[in-house]
Amino acid sequence: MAHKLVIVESPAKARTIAGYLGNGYVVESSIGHIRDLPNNAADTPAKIKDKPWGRLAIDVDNDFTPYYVVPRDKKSHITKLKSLLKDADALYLATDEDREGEAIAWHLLEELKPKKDVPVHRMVFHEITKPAILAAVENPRHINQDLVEAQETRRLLDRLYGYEVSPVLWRKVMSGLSAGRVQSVATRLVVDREKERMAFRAASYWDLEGTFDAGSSHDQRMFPAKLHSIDGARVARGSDFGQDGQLKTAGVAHLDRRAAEALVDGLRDTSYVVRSVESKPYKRSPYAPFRTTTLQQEASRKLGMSASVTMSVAQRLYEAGHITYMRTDSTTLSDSAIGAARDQVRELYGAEYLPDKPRVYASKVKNAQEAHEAIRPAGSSFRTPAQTGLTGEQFRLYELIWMRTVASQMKDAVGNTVSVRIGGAASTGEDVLFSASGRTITFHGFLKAYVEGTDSDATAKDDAETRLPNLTQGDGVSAASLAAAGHETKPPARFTEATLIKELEDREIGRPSTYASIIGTILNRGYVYKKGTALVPAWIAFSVIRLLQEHFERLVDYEFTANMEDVLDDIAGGRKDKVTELREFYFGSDKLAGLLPLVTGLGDIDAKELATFPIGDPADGIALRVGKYGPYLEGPGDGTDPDGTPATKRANVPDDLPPDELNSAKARELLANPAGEEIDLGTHPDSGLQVVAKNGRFGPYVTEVLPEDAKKSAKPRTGSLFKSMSLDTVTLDDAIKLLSLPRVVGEDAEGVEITAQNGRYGPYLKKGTDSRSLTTEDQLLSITLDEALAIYAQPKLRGRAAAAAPLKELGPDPVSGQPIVVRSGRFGDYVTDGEYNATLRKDDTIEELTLERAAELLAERRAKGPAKKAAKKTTKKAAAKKAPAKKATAKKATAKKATAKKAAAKKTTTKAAAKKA
DNA sequence: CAGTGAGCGAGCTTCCGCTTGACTT
Repeated sequence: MAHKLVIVESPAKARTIAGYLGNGYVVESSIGHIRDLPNNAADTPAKIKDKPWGRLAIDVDNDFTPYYVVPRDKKSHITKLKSLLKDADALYLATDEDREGEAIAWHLLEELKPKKDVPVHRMVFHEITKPAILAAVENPRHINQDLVEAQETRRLLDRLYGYEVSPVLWRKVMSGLSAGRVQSVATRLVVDREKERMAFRAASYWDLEGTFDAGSSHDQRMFPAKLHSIDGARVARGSDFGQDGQLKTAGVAHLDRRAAEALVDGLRDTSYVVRSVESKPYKRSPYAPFRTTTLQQEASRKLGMSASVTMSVAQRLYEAGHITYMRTDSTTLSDSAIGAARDQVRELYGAEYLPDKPRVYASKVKNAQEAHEAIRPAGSSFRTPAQTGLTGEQFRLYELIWMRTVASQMKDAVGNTVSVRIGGAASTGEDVLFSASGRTITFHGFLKAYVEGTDSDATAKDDAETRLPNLTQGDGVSAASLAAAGHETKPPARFTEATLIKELEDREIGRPSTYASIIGTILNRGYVYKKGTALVPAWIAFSVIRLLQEHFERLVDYEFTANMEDVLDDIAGGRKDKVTELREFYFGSDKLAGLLPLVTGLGDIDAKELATFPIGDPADGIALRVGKYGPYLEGPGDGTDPDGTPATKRANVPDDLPPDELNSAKARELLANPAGEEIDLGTHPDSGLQVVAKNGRFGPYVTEVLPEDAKKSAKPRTGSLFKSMSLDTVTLDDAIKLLSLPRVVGEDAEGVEITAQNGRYGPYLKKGTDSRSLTTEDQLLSITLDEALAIYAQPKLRGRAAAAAPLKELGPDPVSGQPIVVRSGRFGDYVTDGEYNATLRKDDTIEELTLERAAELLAERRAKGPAKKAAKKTTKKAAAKKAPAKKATAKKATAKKATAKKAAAKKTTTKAAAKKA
């Protein structure tokens, strides 16, 4: 029998809805997007690969036509949907009602291609309840093509931004880096905050804190109060100072320690009178039910969960049917959810905690798309945490969601805040005023169920109470104790995962499904790292953000996404056109500089300048440089180098030193004691010099330590460790051997000296300008003259081809007829027929490589022409220009790995050291 | 950031937003 096929986005949702719709309906899911622009070269079909726009998969010269593919892992799923559609007499596209959901519906239609006689309906709903689903199926609409266009504009703009700007970073900063509409602004927020911290100057200020006694007629006698004003001038507090440490408020009294202590002395015998008592009603309304960001924030504050842990725990709760969908920007509850929450309020807290009317929460999020409900316990009656049988993290997160949802339907908390002013006269003549404040809560309302956490210790929780004695104007009080208290203003706090996510949401950047992964991206790229819960920017992020701000200012503007959203809204409303907008963004217009001209006109970026950040007074000449091997300091050294230029000193910067702690003094300290971990191996028996082992640019090596006075005129002997050695185990004997290199092996018949030495490409023999590689490093120490002469007697071998045997032989190439073999090369394994070589792709393995596949690779390669000669002729200039850059990036890539390893090693050692301590 | 001599096959990195498993440790 024929059925109606309903396609939603999530499998868990499909299961629930299937239950509501019953027989006659088959409910399946798309599992998110089913088509996308190809992710990388491996996923890019051959037919567009060679197009100039192949890397983008967007034909920018032809109305920005996108080239979509079904990702490999979705192909079998599409086949399944197609076969379900074959037996269906109607298709309901029930993806989320937002921009992305509309696009998924359209892609499904494009890919499934239902037959003409199968009606296609677009079905939408905002809550997964039986009445809502039944109503939705009865009231379908059509796909909104303008909304689809808006999504496509968003998708293409993000691709153009990311895939055009990232390569600029590869060339100018470091290979493998990335830029994007969301991640670059997220990084900028962290970098800008650190800059604020670096520019921050603390201010110190003093006041008086005392405990006052209301007298024995009160049941509560003691209460704390702070100095408020002197002779009518308010005493300065933290908020009166600017980031530069200067007082920014006029007319306030700024006390220093001496003045504060003098005032304490002057008040020794003072008696006080209550000058005023001001009482105001206190009222606090419950917080809205959770959406993704608020859940992530509270799970972080109360449960210490990272954003990604929160999401994966929530995912499991959702799949098991405990909560509603966790990726939402809506705070709306369905009617049945409101009913369930109110039932629980009545049961657990009593009717007096229940407001007469249900509370309704309007969305606070500006670009909210409201495709789902708020995050709440699932069902039309809530289970208490104990009733769920959950344990561990799932229990705690469910409990949080449950409490928040129930509390959202409770009454306001009410009470009083009281502000008391107490006056007195000092023996030194000043009239002083102290202030005390209290808060009493007479009805806790929702606070009984749920109190929101705070991000800083400075903010009091909503349910915090401070009681004061029941004072009235004219009452006399005395000071039980009084002391001067010093304070310092603090720099703005670093972002945490949760506060950065909140900041991004406030600026309309990112979506519920991506907040957690944004953090992951900027961590993975090495732009930021975590120190406790704080996000600290790495120096490379400063370089990247500087480049983007100087050359792509508009793209890292905090308003960029919000402006884009406005344009997308206009496209969705049919008021603006996709191609016109993309053209302006990419090619530019009279008003706007386009992305393409910005990217192509970048020859003048000075990479060195970009990576240099002066530390302290620029006159000191100390700067932090972001090098290929990580950040380092450069400063003036002593005197001049042998070649007459002023000497410079360099020093590594510890990986875990936050930028705002690298001030002038710290920089000098590091430069004075360059932090290289040196291992003392002892004294060289011949030279009498100390021999140390350290890690250098080219890996571990040993060197002699020259006395200070010899440093300018001589360079110490050095030698790289053999691969068989390590810094941990290297001995003085090893070092002596290494330092003896290069070794003179002997002379040939003509009297030309042959030496054995270690070099960039490994161990080798050198005779004049004629060099020959050696196979092992040990030969450097052991090779005899006869053996060396035998090597020189052989003709020089070029390349590796002669040395290594093929890894696999596959038979003759169908085109050239030459045998195809697999070889291992500098860039990895490759197949060759003797004339053409083609590197194996990511997914190819030697074991599984067939002759057909090898022939295919060679055919692809051959299609590009005889690269060697032709390329050299036609693009000689370009090649010459490119070559050093390529070399540099290759070096960078390996260096990156090396530093990463180094950093990891360092971290473990510091950890171990800390443990020991 | 220690200091070195050749000649050889390139190809890939990257975006943001929707969704889950399938992997390994």
